[in-house]
Amino acid sequence: MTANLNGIRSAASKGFFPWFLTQEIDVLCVQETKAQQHQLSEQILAVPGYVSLFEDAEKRGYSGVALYARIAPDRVHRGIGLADLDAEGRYLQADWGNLSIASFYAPSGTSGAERQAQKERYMERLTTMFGEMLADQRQYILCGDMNIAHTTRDIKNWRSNQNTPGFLPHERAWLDHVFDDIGICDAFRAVDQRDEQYTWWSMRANARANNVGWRIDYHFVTPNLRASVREAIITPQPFFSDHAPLIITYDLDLPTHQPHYPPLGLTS
Amino acid sequence: MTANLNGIRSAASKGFFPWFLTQEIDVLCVQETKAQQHQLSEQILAVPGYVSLFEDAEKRGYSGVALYARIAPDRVHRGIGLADLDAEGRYLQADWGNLSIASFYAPSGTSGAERQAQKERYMERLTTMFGEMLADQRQYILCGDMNIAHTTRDIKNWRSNQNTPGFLPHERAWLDHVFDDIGICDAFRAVDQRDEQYTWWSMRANARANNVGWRIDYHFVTPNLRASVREAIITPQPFFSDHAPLIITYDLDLPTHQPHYPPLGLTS
DNA sequence: CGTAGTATG
DNA sequence: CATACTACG
Repeated sequence: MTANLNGIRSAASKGFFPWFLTQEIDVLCVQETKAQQHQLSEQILAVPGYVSLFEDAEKRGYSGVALYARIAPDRVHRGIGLADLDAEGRYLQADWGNLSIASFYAPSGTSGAERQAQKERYMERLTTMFGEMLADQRQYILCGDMNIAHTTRDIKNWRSNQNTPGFLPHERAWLDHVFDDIGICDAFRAVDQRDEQYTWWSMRANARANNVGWRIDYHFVTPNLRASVREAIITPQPFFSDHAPLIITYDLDLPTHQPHYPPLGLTS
Repeated sequence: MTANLNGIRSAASKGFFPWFLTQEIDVLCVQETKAQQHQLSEQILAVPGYVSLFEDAEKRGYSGVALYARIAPDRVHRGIGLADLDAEGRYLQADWGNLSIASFYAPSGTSGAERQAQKERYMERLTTMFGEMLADQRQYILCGDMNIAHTTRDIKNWRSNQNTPGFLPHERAWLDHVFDDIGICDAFRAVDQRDEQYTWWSMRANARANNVGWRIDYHFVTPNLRASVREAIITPQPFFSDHAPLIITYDLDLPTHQPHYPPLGLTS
C-alpha cells in the first residue's frame, strides 16, 4: 500500500492505523508524514506486527516519508543523492534479498518556478536511478506520490490543466519516457485500464465529492516484476487525507506475508 | 456589556451576535477583536440597531477593541496617548453629552517581562487618566479587560498565583489605589459581594468546568455614577470565548435605550 | 487550549 | 481547503 497521508498524525487521529491493520498489507509506504519521528506517538511508531522506518524532513511539519513492513529489511537506503532534496525527506528504500521497495515523494511544482525546478531535478535523478535499477537485475517497487498525472484518462479536467504543474506536457512526456523507453511499469495500469481512477482530489470546491481528481500516486516497478502484478485497488473510503491509498498485490515468492511479525518495537 | 471575545470572528461564528441582540444592551464594549475592520463580515460590522466602532491593532490578528451603541456618540477618542500601546488597539472611548463609555484592553503580562513592563505603563497612564476624569466632572464608564484580579475572592487559587502576572501584589495594590485612594468604583463590587464570580477561565485543564477562574474584567466608573449602579450579571453561558460577558445596568437619565436606533450601517 | 497568522501544497 | 508551525494569551 502507498498512501500520501497529508500529515501522519492527522490521518492517525482519523483512525488510519486501525483501518490499515484490517487490510492485510505487507508493506506500507507513507508520504507527507509532516512530522519528525520524535513527535510521533506510540500508535504511529509501533504499529503491531510491523517495523517502521522514517525519513523526515529537516524542516518541521513538512514533507517526510515512512515505510512500515511485516518483515524487517536487510538494508535501508535514504535519499536520492541530492543533498537539498534529501533534506526534505523524499526517499526511503528497504531491501529484502533481491527485492527493494521504496517510499518516494516528488516535490510539488504548484507553488512556483523554484519548486518546479526542484521537481525536475528529482525527475532527472529518478531517470538515472531507473536505469541503474534495470541494470542491476534486482526487483524494485517504488511507491509514492509523483505529483504528475500521466494521460488524459488520469485526470478529470485535462484540457484546463495543460498549463498546471502536475500535467505539463513535458512532465507527461517524462512519464512516457520512463514507461515506454526505460521500461518501468506503471503497476496500476498493468491491471486496470479504466479512466477516472484517481488517487488525489483538491481539498477545495468539493472536488472529491464530484470526483474531480488526478492519478498522481504510483507503484513504479521494474519489468522483472510486471508478470507478478495481480491486482490494483484504490481505497477512497474511509477518508484519511486528500490522497486515497493505492494497494497493489504482487505474486511473489518472498516470505513477505508471515502471519505476524513479532511486535518488537523495532521502530528504526 | 463588556466582553473579551478572544476573536470577534470566532465569537460571531458561535452565535454571539444573535445572542447579544436578545440581551437588550445599550452599549457593548468588545476586547480582543483579533481582526482589522476590513476583515469583518457584515454580520459583525452592521449589527441591526447599533452603530459600531473599531480600534484595531496594526498587527494582524492581534488585540483590538470595539464599541457598539444604540445611539451614535457625539465624539470618539482613540488611544491613551502612548504610541506603541495605542498601535495595539487598546482604548476606544465614545462620548454622549456628559457621559463617556470606553472599551479598554490592558496588556497581559503573562508572556514575559517586556509585556509586563508594557502592562505597567498602561496602568500608570490609567492612573493619570482616572485623576483627570474625576477632575472634569463628567461621567465615565471604562469597560474592559484589566488582566488583574483584585482580591483573594476574585480568583480561585489565590495562594498559588501570588507570583503570576495578573495577581502580583503590586498589581493588586494598584487596584487598591485606584478604588480606595482615587475613588474609582468597581461597579460589579458596588452591587455584588459574592466570591467565585469570575469572568475568565484558562482554556487549559478543564478550568471552566471546575470554575477555576479569575475576575479580571471590570466596569471602572467615576464616583458620580456609583449611585446609578443597579445590577451586575456575569453570563458564562452560552460559551463564546474564554471570558464571560459582564453586564452592568445603570439608572441613567440619558436616552440610551431608544427602542431601535435605525440600522444605518454607520460602521465607523 | 484556542484564535489568530504564516508556509506549503 | 487542510495540515502543519508560529505568536500570543
